[in-house]
Amino acid sequence: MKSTKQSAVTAQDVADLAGVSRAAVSRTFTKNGSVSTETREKVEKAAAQLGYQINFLAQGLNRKRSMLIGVVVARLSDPFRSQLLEGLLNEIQARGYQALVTEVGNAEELEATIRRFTQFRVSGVIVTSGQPPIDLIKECIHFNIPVVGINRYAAIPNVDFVCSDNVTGAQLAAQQLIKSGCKSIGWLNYQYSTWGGITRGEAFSQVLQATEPWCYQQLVTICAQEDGYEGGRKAAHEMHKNGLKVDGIYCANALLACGFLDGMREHGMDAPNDFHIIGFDDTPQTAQYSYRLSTIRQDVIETAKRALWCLESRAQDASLLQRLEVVPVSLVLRNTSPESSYSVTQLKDK
Amino acid sequence: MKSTKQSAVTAQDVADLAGVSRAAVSRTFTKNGSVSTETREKVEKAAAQLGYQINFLAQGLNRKRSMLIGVVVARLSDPFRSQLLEGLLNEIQARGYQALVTEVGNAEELEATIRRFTQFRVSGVIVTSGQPPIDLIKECIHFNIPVVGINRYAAIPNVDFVCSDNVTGAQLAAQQLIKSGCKSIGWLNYQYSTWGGITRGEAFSQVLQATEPWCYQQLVTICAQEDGYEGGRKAAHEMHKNGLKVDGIYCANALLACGFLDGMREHGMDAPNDFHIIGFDDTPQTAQYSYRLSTIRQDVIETAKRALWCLESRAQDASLLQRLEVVPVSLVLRNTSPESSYSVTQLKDK
DNA sequence: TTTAAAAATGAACACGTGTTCACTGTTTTG
DNA sequence: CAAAACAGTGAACACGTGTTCATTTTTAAA
Repeated sequence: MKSTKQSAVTAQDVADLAGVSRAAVSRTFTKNGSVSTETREKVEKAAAQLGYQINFLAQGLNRKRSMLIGVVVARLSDPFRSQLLEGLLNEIQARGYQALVTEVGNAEELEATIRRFTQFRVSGVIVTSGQPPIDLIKECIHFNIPVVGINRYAAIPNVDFVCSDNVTGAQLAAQQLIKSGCKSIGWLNYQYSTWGGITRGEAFSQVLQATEPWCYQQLVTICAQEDGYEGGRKAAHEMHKNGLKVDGIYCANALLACGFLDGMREHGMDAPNDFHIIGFDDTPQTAQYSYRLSTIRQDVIETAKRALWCLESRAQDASLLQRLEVVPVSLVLRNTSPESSYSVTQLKDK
Repeated sequence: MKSTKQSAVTAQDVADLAGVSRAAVSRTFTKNGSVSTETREKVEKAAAQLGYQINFLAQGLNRKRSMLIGVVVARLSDPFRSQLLEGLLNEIQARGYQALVTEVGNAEELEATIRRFTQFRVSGVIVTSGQPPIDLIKECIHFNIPVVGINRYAAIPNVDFVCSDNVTGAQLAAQQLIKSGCKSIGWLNYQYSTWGGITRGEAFSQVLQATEPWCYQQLVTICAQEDGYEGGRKAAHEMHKNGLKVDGIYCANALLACGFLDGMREHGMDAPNDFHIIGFDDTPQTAQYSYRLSTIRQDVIETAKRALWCLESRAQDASLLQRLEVVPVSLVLRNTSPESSYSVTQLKDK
């Protein structure tokens, strides 16, 4: 393990020590060429002795593709977002890639970001926030870089999308609220919401219209001024000020739901006694005792798996038709919209 | 904007179009060489016309250093961790670097991770989780890669550390609990805690011993079986089962505090009426209405700034002595340990 | 045993950039 | 005005790898 050499140990050093050509070293570490077991062993021994490791920059320069995958994120303070990132990191690393993570605020930032991704010759791009700008995408497919968007959709050829099953989610939520006897139902979203939030609202509205027309007639759509916990809380305050009442409410995401619930509590009303509430995402926070929020659960692990599957399959064949992967969701019943009214009573007695 | 060329546009293409040598192009895009304004303009015009962008892999290969900074994270489901990552990403991007993020579970994973970082010739490594293995660090300083650890410390030469002021935090917390009239004080941490958690506990203990010996005498140290919300909750259950009582408690992090508070609530006890509680971190969740937890606030932005300052200064001069940056903390008073008992009463009357 | 096929090997090239070095033309200095 | 200092330029090299292409060695078939 002598490391007297000033610079890094290169494949040539390994070749010299093993008494073979540098090409043999290269072939040993790539599944490409064919090497005799004898030389392979010699090379591996020499490499271990010198502590040789491939220079990924040189490798990427040669192959015109690095072992990097670019990930665009935003608002990591939202627990669901960081949960999703965690899932993506795991999948990326499990396949031997490295994640190039960029947080992005507005559209032009996203453009500069994707441009940097191409400069690193990434093997794929995952966009979890913002709409991939079409001209940038063209640049990506020019470099043969697969792109996948999560929880959004746009009719961009050669770009795959994977998103949760918002329609089934809406069905489950509507069904549950109706079954619980809710009469005046509300839908809570925020201004300038994401594609996912808007889609969930549309699906919820359509489901109600199709199955419970009288509920659909008086469906209350609440639009918070901002996203997140504070948005939900202020929406509740606003609603209370206007004297508006609902007894069942479905929310575009978990933070909005928690905020709305707390906002109502500030006015002395709580679920499930005064109203029922169902959120989206199912972050760890929604399961905590102070909330015990019923939610539509998104499967971040499955989402991450499918995203990487899209990237890998498209890396094989870039001419594939656009795919839209719909990830199943499930309804998690907790305190804010319990299984049945019986269990509520039991809980209150206890 | 003709892009009929199959491969990427290279500096040679720009040089050909501008009628200059490729060296001139290179000099135009690096602050290194000297170029006449005339040729610079010609080059920039040609570059814009062709949509030229530097190949970072080739650049990194040549400079033996890429525009990447490796970041080691763990347990992003902890809001404080993702908050810290968010701060780091912002600082990294603001300086023109890109973040190579890796989530890591155990020690040998961390080793493989740092090894991959060196393979990409990163400009720096930020470790927010786990103890940097010494032999790997040697490899880093051999490549002249600066390393900085966050919220931990070890006597490793050439490695800087930046962590929050746990001593002042302990003083503020102790002072506040004493001032509020707490008699039997507790300290909550979890088994196999981080360096930060342990240090906070030691500091709290020492502060009590120095300033309030009678409180130190009966200081109750609670050790949860696991980290996070569930750890804190179960610790509260356990404490209740054992008939143990405290009226003031200081917690190693925010999730433990929230969990403990909820665990106590499950037994009908709540802050600030039955006990006072002060957490650590000050994540968004602790500010929410259902918790309104008083906490010692960590300044993630300042932490991130100093971490990158350490990296950049050590990149300039690798022989600098080891530095330990202590980031100021502050006490945020909320409901679970209010300003004064008067305000509590007011709040209860209201 | 002879011949054809297959496997293994090393030399050479390509990837795209930064930087040194020698050289030319221009400006400043004494 | 001569000499010296200086900004600008292009040719050439280095960075470390993957891969092609002849060439040699080994194996399989006849």
